[in-house]
Amino acid sequence: MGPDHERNPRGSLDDVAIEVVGVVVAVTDDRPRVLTVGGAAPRLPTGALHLSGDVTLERALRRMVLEQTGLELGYVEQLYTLGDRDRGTDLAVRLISVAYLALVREREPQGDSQWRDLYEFLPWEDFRGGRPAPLDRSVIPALRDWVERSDGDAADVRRERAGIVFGRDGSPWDIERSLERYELLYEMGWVPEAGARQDPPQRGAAMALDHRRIVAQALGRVRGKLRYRPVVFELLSDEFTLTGLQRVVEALSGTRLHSQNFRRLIDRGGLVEGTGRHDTGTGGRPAELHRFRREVVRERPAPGVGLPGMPTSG
Amino acid sequence: MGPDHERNPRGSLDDVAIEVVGVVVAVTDDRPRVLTVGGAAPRLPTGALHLSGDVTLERALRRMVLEQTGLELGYVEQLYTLGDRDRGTDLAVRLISVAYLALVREREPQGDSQWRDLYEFLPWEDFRGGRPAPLDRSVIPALRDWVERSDGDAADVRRERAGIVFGRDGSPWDIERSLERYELLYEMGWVPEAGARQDPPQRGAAMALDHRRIVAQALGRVRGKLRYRPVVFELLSDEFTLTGLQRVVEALSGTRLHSQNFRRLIDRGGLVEGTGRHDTGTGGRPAELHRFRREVVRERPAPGVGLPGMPTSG
DNA sequence: CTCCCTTATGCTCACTCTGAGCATAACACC
DNA sequence: GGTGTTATGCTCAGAGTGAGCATAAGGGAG
Repeated sequence: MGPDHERNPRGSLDDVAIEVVGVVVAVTDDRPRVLTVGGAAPRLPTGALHLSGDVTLERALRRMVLEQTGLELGYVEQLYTLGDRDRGTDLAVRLISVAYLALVREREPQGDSQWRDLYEFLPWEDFRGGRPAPLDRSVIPALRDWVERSDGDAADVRRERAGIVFGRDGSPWDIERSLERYELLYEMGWVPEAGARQDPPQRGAAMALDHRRIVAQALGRVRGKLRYRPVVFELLSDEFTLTGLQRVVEALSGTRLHSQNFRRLIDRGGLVEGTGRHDTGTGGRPAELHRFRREVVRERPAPGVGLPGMPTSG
Repeated sequence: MGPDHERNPRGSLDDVAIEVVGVVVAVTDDRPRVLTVGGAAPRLPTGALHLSGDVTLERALRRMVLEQTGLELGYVEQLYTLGDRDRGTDLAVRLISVAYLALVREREPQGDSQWRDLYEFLPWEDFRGGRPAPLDRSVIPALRDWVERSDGDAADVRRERAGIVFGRDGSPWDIERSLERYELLYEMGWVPEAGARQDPPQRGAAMALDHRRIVAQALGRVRGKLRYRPVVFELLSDEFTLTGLQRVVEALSGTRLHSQNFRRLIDRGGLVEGTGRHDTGTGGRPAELHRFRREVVRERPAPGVGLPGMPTSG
């Protein structure tokens, strides 16, 4: 702080850049989507903070996403700030990236940006169709290998960590630990971003820089938030069926839910109210359309859509 | 907010400074403490990021706190990044502050730093002795006044917000909303930092810049974290009595807990194990000493110390 | 027009978790 | 030995949860 702020204490770096990064999430057709820019190694929408023009960091993010993709963001929350020394493309500049999570209803983006299925990048996180194949076929063997690459106490530490994070050795799979999982895979050198020699589809699509790490963190944050704040409704249109709501929660949590219990939770919790109108396009009995009851925010301390625990994996 | 030239003679900002800020929390004698620097308007330990020397932001924080206070930090997590344009003392420089939360066992700090009771700064957050006096005597009347300063729809919006955040009109008091409460008080112009003309003790001790806001956010974060991660143990010595543990949770949550239910929760949750030894300095029956069971992290998905809901206030 | 398939929705049951309170245990001090 | 104090054990009612059976209400096939 102060007029001469610390500069160049050791001689090499003397410049710093601030950027904002957005993980913009939507859910359509029961699939969680993340907004990406560019094709080969997709990146998250990213842009420099305008030191004079952007009054706040959050507004910088909104401006940047609007400029790059044409989307106006609704719900936005700060996620994390990355500032490791050796990030970024220009190593002569210390790059500080302030990452945000945004939830929107899907709309067609402009320019070079597109929606991509979030689980393309983190395929081991999606348990909706049972245990994801990449997990058992690729991740677990790699973990075992990684554990065995060390010995003695080090091996125990690794085994324990792998167990906690990936739900092995009696630990349950914790859907909120998506960041810890990605970071472990990164440290193992298993993901292409960490220099893995191979890049098979089981390892998920790579992203530019550390953007996949940011997506993993965003996923964990959303999953946690679902439990105690009514954030799903940011992703839905004003009227929706309970099954539609359930599908969105399932898409984000990466799990299947018991529909009867889910609906009990939702309406006993006073989260929604029926409109009396129905959606007949269900393929079966028509589903009543509901809307979010905003009043719930002032009635209950932590109104979430409740996720059950996950059965401990084998 | 006026045009740029009113704030900056050069017309545009072209410099930026990155600093790290630490909310270092400990609990002693049943009181939550926060580490502060300086006397009159205390501030949080703060220091510039060394662009070359600090490999990561977190390490920058540890170095800075060590340099300024002599304390080595244990548990550290990133809290929030502040970057509004008009923060800081030098308006010609855009100041970006990356704030961290750290939990430590209390030790005597060095230099100009000292521990201060956290509730000195946020007295309305402490319900352990019943509803805090400043809340009913000072905050609530100010809220009412603020609501009545507007009319029509605006008044309804204000009333609703005040109700949700401060637990009125049927809303329960949510201990985790400490940041929202502080921000509302700030917007109302009620806290000295926002230019309130008076500075009576009911408004809590002021801090430099927006540091009190950061403390409020840290408090909310700790309170939330208690529920689902075993963070309290970072604040306790290796062995402790269950009552001691309870006092720490109470200090942070600002509530009183039912001791029998608390201990049931703790040991049914497998969070601790008895050592067989006892503390005889209780003034009554000796209390068994316990230690944290680290294994719990791999047994349960979200091992916290569980807080009950708070009775809705009048 | 029925039957059948599909999805939505209602309801029950066993079990766990929680809030609250009563009761007992084990020490210090007198 | 009595008394005050804190620690700890236990019970009970009620709310919340996981699982599964049963019914309702459409569309489409025969």
